Amino acid sequence: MEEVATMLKSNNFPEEVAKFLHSEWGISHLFPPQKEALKPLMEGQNALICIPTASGKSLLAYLSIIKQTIVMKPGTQAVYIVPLKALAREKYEDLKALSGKLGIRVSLGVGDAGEDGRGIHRADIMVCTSEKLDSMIRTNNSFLSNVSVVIADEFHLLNDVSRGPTLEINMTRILQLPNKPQIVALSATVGNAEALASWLNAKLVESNWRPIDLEYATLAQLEVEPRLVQSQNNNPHLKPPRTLSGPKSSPSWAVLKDTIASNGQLLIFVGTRKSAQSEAKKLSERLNKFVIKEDLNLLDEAKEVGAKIKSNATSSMGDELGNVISGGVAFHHAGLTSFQRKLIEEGFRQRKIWALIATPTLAAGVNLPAQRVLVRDVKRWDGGFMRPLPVMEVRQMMGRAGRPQYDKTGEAWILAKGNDQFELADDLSARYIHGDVEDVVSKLSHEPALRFHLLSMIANGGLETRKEIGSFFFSTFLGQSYGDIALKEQIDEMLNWLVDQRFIRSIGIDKKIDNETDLVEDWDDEIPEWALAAKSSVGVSLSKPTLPTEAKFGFSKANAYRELNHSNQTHVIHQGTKYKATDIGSRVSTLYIDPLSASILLKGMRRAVRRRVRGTEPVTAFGLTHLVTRTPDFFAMWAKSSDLSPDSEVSLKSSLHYDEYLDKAVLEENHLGQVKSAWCLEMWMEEFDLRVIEKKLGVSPGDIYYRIDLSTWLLFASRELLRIDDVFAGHHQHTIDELSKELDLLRQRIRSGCKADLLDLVSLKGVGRARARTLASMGVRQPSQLLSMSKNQVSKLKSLRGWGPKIVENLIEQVKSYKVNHLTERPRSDDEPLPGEEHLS
DNA sequence: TTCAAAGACGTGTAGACAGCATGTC
DNA sequence: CTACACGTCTTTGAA
Repeated sequence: MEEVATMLKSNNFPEEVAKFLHSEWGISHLFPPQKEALKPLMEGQNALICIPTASGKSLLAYLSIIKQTIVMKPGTQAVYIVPLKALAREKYEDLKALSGKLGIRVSLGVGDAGEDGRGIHRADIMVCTSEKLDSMIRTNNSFLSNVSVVIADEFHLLNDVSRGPTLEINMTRILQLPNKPQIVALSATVGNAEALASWLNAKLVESNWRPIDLEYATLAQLEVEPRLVQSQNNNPHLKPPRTLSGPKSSPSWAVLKDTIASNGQLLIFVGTRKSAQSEAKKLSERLNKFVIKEDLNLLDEAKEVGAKIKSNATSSMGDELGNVISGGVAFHHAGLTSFQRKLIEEGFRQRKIWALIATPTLAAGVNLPAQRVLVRDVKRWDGGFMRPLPVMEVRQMMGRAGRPQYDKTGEAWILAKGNDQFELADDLSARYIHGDVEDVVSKLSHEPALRFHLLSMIANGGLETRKEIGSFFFSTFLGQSYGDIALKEQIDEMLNWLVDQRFIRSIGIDKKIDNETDLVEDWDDEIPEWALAAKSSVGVSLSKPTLPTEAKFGFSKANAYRELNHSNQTHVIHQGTKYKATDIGSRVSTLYIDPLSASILLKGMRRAVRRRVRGTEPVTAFGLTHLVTRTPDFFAMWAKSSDLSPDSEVSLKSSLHYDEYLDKAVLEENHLGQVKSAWCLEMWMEEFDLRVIEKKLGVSPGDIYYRIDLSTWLLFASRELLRIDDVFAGHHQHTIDELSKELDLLRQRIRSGCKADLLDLVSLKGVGRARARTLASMGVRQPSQLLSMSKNQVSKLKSLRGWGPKIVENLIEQVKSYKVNHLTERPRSDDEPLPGEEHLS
């Protein structure tokens, strides 16, 4: 019997598991680090596992889940936490396949999940993003009561400024569960693994072992100098340096040519989107010429993919992508649509594309290995300065080299640029190849994180007194690293802010608690060093030290906001002070928005109501859209320096809507970025062509879709806040109802990208704004009118570009069955209120 | 004629979680 | 307090 089967049998696993692993995934033996980790895992111990990508972390997680939920404690549940929706889907599919014969259910918990997310808490295994888990706990705080094992994937992301704190709060909650589920944290190599492990009360398993060798080298003046080999055999030796042939002005072309010569694929990491696109273009042209000159047929399949993308393109970026792919090279960044991204990743995996030029997106999430990786840029513009990338991030990029199925060795090269290339190469090697990885540092003390989670813990987390709040935050990784005293001031300040905003209120003092804690309070008045370290985050953050905008956003911006409100009275806080969330506060917490966003939206909604009641100033779609772009949850577009001049289009647009703003940024720069974002959404729902928006604003389709997503979410929140707000007298209710309907309409229009008259049509499956507009131009305004089209019209429709007989017939069928299903549901006359009857929303 | 190389100038800078109820080109 | 790459335009020199 093979190794895995024996091992599983001795652990009382059902036989199907070993069979499945062998036949479906081809797994019959374990890698050394897997063996090492397996013992504590099977014993049910907590573990922090830091091993390289592709050395089988996921399998360890899957086996722990089966051991706990089937072998040890049948009927209990497992939670698998991941940072990205794409990863969640990947793990979900894996687990579904694996558990198929075991009779257990897997569910997917991500923000936009369909049916699979519906009954998530009834499933045996729940795969979810950190945020979705947090959100689900907020709406149901017994959510984890039956959980026996928790997997935390990409655990080093605890270090991330915007996403890390949520993971940290999740883990803190899990550590405090009475049922003490097993915790399995999977992480890349980090500097302070011991500290993290001890916080998790976990056994630490660390290893550098890789399933295939990885050869690290630097590239200077076209000379490849091997620096380190990570090998599974014990005597790794460095190859002698060699020099690539090719122009010195284009080292990436030299590398690509060399890679193709050895029949491999190349992954290049660059610092900006623009770089990715232009490098892809250059390489594509060169490769094309090379192929023609040498009379090779390397690009036949690439041309097919390119044609597919081009024929599908509704944007100029799509055109460009199609062009470069036809030359066997693609670029990859967040401006792509999900369709394009998928096609590229597929094309690269199937070896149709020879090189992929990517921004750091790719290093963190997608599992897309290549035979060779070239890190071209090791610096990045961040917070106003060019900074060297963290070691952890560059290691992640380099770790993408080598594909287990195809390559014997993976190669990861770092490019040295500039004058003293050989000297720089030595430095790069020392820092990124031989140097230590940074520590993971908690970012929970950052103001937005504290604000967000403090409200949540009071509203839905069961914390009441100041003392309970303090001890909860003391048990976080932040508190465990630095002690609770240092956090005291920040927590108190934030509690006062939340009280001022009426998200929470103080409901008296628990004298018993207050008396037992007295003098401990005044220990430390100076700002401790750790607080500065945690705040600055320079060089230690994995994916984002701090955003250019957000760099100052933390404390200073919220303070500025408070000053604007002139409401900075300080309430005296005792250890026994008790807090309770207001109705609005609870809703803010379950809406999952930043309390500061909620504050901005509430203020804006109140202004809108006053404007409507008085009838003096306008409340417009643009004004409402602009309001949501004002919130910190909306990632506003950035105004270019050319936009800042008073006669730029954006500036003109801004003054055109001067009297419509329900709230305005203090900084003109920020304001123009928000106007730009609102304008983008306006053009989208006015049915402007994607190409037009792209050109006018200088943005990519992916950026536009992301803003659409954000704004629909925040418009929904706006409506909810408007309806729950209680400052207005009852007789203004009809104004509120009217406004909330407008918000709904606006949200639907932005979601579908169309004017109001198409909203009925776009509700049909297979009909978006483009097809709906075609129908409308043929006189079809309602889905039902499809049935009364003349034969002539129907055949004309079938022949139109973007249509076809299949689509038309499907639509007609859809409307028919829709009619059957809805005929019985006539509006009830007995639901119409009598005159004077109290109006219920 | 084509291409590499280099210098000068103006310009711009990565990514992607969350509500709710169902399906874009 | 701190950079760098791109696009564009230009010149020079070699193949």
